[in-house]
Amino acid sequence: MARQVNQSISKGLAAARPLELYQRIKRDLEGRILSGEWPPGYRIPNELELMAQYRCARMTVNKVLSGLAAAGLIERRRRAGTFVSRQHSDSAVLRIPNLHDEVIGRGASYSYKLISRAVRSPRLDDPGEAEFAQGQDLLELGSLHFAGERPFTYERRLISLATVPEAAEVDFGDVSGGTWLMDHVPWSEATHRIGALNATPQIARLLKIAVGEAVLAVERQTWRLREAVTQVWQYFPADLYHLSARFTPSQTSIVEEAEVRHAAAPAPK
Amino acid sequence: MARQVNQSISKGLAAARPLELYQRIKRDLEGRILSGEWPPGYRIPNELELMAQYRCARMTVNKVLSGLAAAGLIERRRRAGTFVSRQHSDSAVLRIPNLHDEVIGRGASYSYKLISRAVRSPRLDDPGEAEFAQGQDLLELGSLHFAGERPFTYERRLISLATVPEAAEVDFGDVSGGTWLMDHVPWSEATHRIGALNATPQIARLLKIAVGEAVLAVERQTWRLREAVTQVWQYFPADLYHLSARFTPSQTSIVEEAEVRHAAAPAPK
DNA sequence: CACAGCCTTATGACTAGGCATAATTGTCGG
DNA sequence: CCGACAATTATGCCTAGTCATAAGGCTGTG
Repeated sequence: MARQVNQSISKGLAAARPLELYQRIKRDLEGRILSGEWPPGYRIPNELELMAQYRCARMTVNKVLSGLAAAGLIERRRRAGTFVSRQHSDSAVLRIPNLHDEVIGRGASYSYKLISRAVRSPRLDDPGEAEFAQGQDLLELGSLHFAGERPFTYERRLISLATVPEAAEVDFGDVSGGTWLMDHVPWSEATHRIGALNATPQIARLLKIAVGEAVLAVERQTWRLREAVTQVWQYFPADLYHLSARFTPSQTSIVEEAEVRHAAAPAPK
Repeated sequence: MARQVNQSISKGLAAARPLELYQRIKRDLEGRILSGEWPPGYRIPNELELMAQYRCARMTVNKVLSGLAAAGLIERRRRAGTFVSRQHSDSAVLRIPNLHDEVIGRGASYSYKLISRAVRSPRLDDPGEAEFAQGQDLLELGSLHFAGERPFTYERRLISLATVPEAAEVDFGDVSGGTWLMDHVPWSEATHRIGALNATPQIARLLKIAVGEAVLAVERQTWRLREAVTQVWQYFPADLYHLSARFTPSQTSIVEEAEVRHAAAPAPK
C-alpha cells in the first residue's frame, strides 16, 4: 500500500501556495475548458486517467469533477463519460440570450440582417476601445434582428481580432456575431450594463419606432480568460422586450432569459 | 482537432435526475443556512457529526462542505471548524442593490420618503397577487429615494405578511422596505425582470421628469425557501441609473451592482 | 506576571478500493 | 433483415480509514 507521497511533493513544489491540491486541479481543468483546449462537447479524460495524470487518488479527482459539474461547466453521465458542457456559456454562468432561439421559442419567425461590416483600427480618441483592441484591428458589425416583420433589436458589435483572428474570415451575412461567437469561442467572464433611453433618430429609424420611444439598452462585454472577446450594444423597443433573471444560492440555476413580449408594455399599477 | 462530440448534451438542462446523495445533503445544508436556522457565524457540526447524521462516509460530507466553501456559503478553518459565512446574503449569491449604499457610495446625499403605507387584502382580480399573498394580508408601500435633491427611484413594494408577519409592526417612515428586509429576512431565491418604458404622468410627476422620458423599470420578487417574501417595482430615470452585472464561472464573484450616473446617458455611437 | 515557544489534539485533506449504474454490444425471435 | 431484450463492462459514486495541519492550551523562562 503506497504511502502518501504526493503531499510532501506538493509541499516542496508549492510551498508559497497554500492552495489545496483539489483546487489546483480544478483551476487547471477550468483553464483547459475556458481556453478552448477542451471545446464544448469534448469528452474529457476519465477519473482513472486524471488520477494518473495528477498523481493523486481517484476521490480527489472525483471531488473536482463533481464540483465542476455542479457549476455546470461539465456534464457527467455514468458509463458514457464526462463532457464539456455546450451550455456553459449560458446555463452555468449567465445565459446570454441567443436572439435566434428566443424569437423562435416564442413562435415568431426570426430573421437577421447585416447592415454593416468593417475591419478597422481602434479609435485613438476612445481609450476603452484601445484597451479592448490590444493594438490589433477590430471587426465592427451592425445588424438588425427581426421577430416576424418587426425589428426588435439593433445591435452594434465589436470583435477583437487580437483574441479571435479567425472572425476576420467570416462574412456574417447569414449568421449573427453572437451566434457565431457562442459556437466558436468559450468565454469565462462577462459584464453587463443595462439601461433605458429615448430613441434617437437613428435608432428610431432602424427599429421603426417613433423618436423618443423608450428603448432598453444592453451593453455587454465578454472575455476569454483575460483577453477581451467582444463588446456589444443592443437596443430593444421597450414594448417588445425585457430581460429576466433568476437567482438561487445553489448557483447551479443562474439563468437569464430574454423574452419577446407580445402584449403591450404593462403599465405600472 | 479530432474532437469527440456528444450529441445528446444539447437537448437542454438535465431533466430531473434522481439526485445523488451528496447533492441531497448539500441541499439540506443550504436550506438550514438560508432559512436562518444556522445564522451567519454559526459553527456547523463537524464532518464526523454530519457523517453520523446522514449515515454516510466522511468523504461524502467533505465533498459537500468543500463545495459549499467554494460557493462562499461557509468558511472552513483547520482545527477551528466550519462556519456559516457572514456575507452570503450579498456577495455569494447576488448582491441586491441597496439603494442607500449605492447613493452614498457615489458621494451623493441620500434621503428616503415614504409616500404610502397600507395593509390590505390581495386583489381578487390579480391572480399573481393572490398567489403571492397565500390568503394572508399584504403590506403595500410606496416610496421615493433621492440622490441629493433629485428623486432617482419611485418604488412600489408588496410584502407578504404570511411570510413576514413582523413587518406589520414596522412603520417604514425612516427605513426603507428593502433595507429592513435585508436586515431581517434571509432570502434564497430571486427573480428580476428588467425593462424600459416611457414615463406615465404619475411616474413623471413623482420622479420630476417629463412625461414620455425613458424610465428603467425593475421588477423583483424574492423568496425564502418556498415562501414569497416581497415583490417590488422600481422606476429609475434613464439618465440617472443603470444596472451592471459581472459574471465569472468560478462562482465566487457573482455580483450585481447598481450605479448612479452623473453624466447624461451615453448616446449610441 | 507576561510573553514566547512547544505540545496536544481536534479537524480538514487525501489515499485506496469496492459498489451501483447505464451505454454499449451481443443475441434471439419475428 | 430488423427490432426488442439481455449480458457486458466502462464509468461515476460512495465507504472506510490514514495523514498532515494549525488552533488553543501548557509550560517554562525573563
